[in-house]
This record gives sequence, structure tokens and C-alpha cells, in this order.
Amino acid sequence: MSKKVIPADSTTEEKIKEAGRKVFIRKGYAGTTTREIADEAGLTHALVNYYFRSKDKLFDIVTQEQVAAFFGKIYPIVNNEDTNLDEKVKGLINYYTEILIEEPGMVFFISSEMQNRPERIAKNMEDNQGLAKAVIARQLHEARPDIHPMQLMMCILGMIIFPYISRGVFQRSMGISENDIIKMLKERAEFLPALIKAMLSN
Amino acid sequence: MSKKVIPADSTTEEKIKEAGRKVFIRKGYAGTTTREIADEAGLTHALVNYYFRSKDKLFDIVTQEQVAAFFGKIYPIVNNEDTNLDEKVKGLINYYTEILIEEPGMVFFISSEMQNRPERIAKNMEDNQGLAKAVIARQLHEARPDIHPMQLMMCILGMIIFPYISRGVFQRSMGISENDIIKMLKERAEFLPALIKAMLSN
DNA sequence: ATAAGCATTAACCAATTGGTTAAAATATTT
DNA sequence: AAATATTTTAACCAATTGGTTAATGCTTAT
Repeated sequence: MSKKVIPADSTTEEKIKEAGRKVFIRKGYAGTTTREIADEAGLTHALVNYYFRSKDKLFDIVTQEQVAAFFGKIYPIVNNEDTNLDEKVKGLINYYTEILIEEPGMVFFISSEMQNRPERIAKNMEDNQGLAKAVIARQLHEARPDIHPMQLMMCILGMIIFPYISRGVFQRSMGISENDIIKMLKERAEFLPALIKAMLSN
Repeated sequence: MSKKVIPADSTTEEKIKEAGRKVFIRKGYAGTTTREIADEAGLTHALVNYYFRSKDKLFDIVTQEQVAAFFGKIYPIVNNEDTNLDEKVKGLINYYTEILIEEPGMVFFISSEMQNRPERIAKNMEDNQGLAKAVIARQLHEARPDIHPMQLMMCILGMIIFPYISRGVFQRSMGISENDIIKMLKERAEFLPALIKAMLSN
């Protein structure tokens, strides 16, 4: 997930998969050509089909793994019996701050996948029984019994993730530099827990 | 912006533009073919070039107008001197609830445009001097002087908009129907003002 | 060393793409 | 009604696309 530098000694298959991941996230499925993936990997485009049979199959694998990695890291946080709500919130904030500064396209990628071809991702979600049964849902219900835990979850995740989606808008709107907006995004990690706490206090 | 049914008496040019808008939002630039736009409009694809010279030019115009309409409706709300913060929040919630239930792809479209080709949209933003100088920014600063108004703005908009982006995830994760998730999204409009108020109370 | 199997390449293919154009259809002007 | 201008169409074009394949290179076991 983090800045994946392709190791020089990685196999051709790994190179292609990683190149595919990068380009797919950057340009989306339709905007990506197998030749560009091959270029990114420093190979011929015939090899994409040699190792993965088709662009579609490669995309499937990349998406599958990406989503699995994404949610795989979230569930341990929201399902931890030993942390309270505040600690979970901080855990989520740290996680998203880390990966989304590195790879801002990730949210687009996953959520557009989720909208366009939900079946493909369903499997990974079921394995984890979803957010609905997570420990955090119970804790949210305790904090605010008047509002459905999933609604609160949307609020929390929205506050954390949305800025990475709307980055460009805010950057333009405020006329500030790339570096400054990244600084702002990192700053958020500090005061967000308090804001969320205030929101959840009945 | 709302459910735009193409009037039967509209000109060919209007038909193409509206068809282009729909398909571009649904499939993105790369995923859209001029022939599909023509199909959607019930015409030959040569007419797309006849009226708009190229797919690219049509996309430019559609994007331009879409962004202008989008922000054109927001700025009157956030710049109103006669409403307080709570009323502005409610105004934003109503606006987004309305258009995003109608056209869930809009947020994707605009924010991905904003990330991929920010120059193209810059003009529309400057005209409105951005969010930074809006009345709401001043009011947010009064409510919470300890946090930058733009940070608060991201929080508010995140809580409102993010659910429309992550719709699919939550729907899957909770195993509920399309209708139920729409019901949830509409429900949000009712309790969100209170949650945001709680968050902003120092 | 040689044969066998795997990896890689360049050349190729059919389908689709954005875009053009000449001719046909329609509307407008005279 | 005839001439003119505009709109629409079908056929076409070159470029790009995902995918295949036969030949070449490279390992590795024999």
C-alpha cells in the first residue's frame, strides 16, 4: 500500500501486477492500455496477456487485492475489543492519513469500483462480516443511541476521507500550494478526534 | 441539474450536449465513445463532431457548465449575509441531498475532473473568489476560532457528501437494498444539522 | 553438450475509436 | 417554384486497442 518501489529482483509477473495497479489507479480501467502497463513495467505488452490472459483479468486481480488490503487493515481497528471509541477513531485517522497522502487516487479507485462493479468486491466484504457487526458499531450505539451507528460511521469516515477527494477543489478555492494542502491534511489528524468526540457526545 | 428529461422540441445541439453530459458522468471521459453519446441522443455520431468539433471540445463544455451550475448554487448559500451558520448548513444539506440522489455520479465526475485537469475548472472558481472569503468562513471562524474555517468546511461537506461516494460500500457491508440506502441518505438530512452543531460548539 | 521447457519479443490481426467527407434530405430564402 | 443554405446521413479513413502467434532467447534438467 505504501510507496511501493518495485524491487529490481521481482518476477515479471509481480512487475506487471504492480505496474497495472499504478496505472489503473491513476487512469481507471477504460483509460488504461495494456501497452502503458507494459511500459510502466519496462516490458512488452504481450506479456500482460501471457501472465494474466487479459486486461480484464489483471484488473480483477489488482482490484481484488487492493480492496482486500484496504479493508484488511480497517477491520482489525474497528473490531478491536480492547480499544475505546476514541482510540479507534485515532486509529482510522492515522491509517487513512498514511495511505491517502501516498496514494490519493485510491479512494476514487475503490469507490468507483464499488459503484460500477459491486459484485466483484462483495466477497472481500462478506469475509469480514461488514461494518455493521463490528465492535465500533456497538460502541457508537452506546455513545449515541438515537442515531444509527452506520450513519455515524459515515460521518466519521466522511470527515476523514472526503478531504482527500476534494483536495483539488479546496486547493484551488484557497489558492494554496500542493505542499500547504498536504500540511493541512496532516494537521487534521490532530484535531479531528476532538471534533468527532464533540459530535458524538450526547 | 435535476432529472433533466430532454425536451422533445430541443435542438439537436442541446440533445447532444445533454446526452454527452449523461454519458460522461456515467462512464468518465475515457470510457465514453462519441457513438454512445449519439445513441443516447438518438442520432448519428458524425453530428457530435458537426456541432462540437470533437469529443474533447464537447467534454470541455459539459464540464464547464456542470461545474458552473454546481458551484453556482452553492455560493449563494454560503455567501448569504442574512442566514446564520445553522441555516447555511441546512441549505447545503438540502441542496446536496437533492442533486446527489438524482445523480450520484456527479461528485465523482467533478472531483476527478478537479484532480485530473484542474486548469479547466479554475476559471469558475475564481469568479466566486472561492470558499475562503465566503460569509460562512467568517461564521465558522466565530464558532470555532481554534480551527481553520476550511478544515471545518471539509468536515461539514465530508459528512454531507461522502455517503454518496461510499454508498456502495455501506450498502454491501450492511446487506441492504438500494431503496433502504436511499432512505438512509434522506434521513441524514434530518439529524445532520444537530450533529454538526454539536461538533462546532466549543 | 544437448534437449526440453519456459520467458520474451516482434509482427500481426480484427475490432473499435475519433474524425472526415461527399452526397442526400430538409429547411429557408428568393 | 427554384435556388440556396443548413442539417443529417452513410460510408469511409487512419490510428489505436486488446489479443494472438510463431519465432527467438534463455534456463534448467538430462
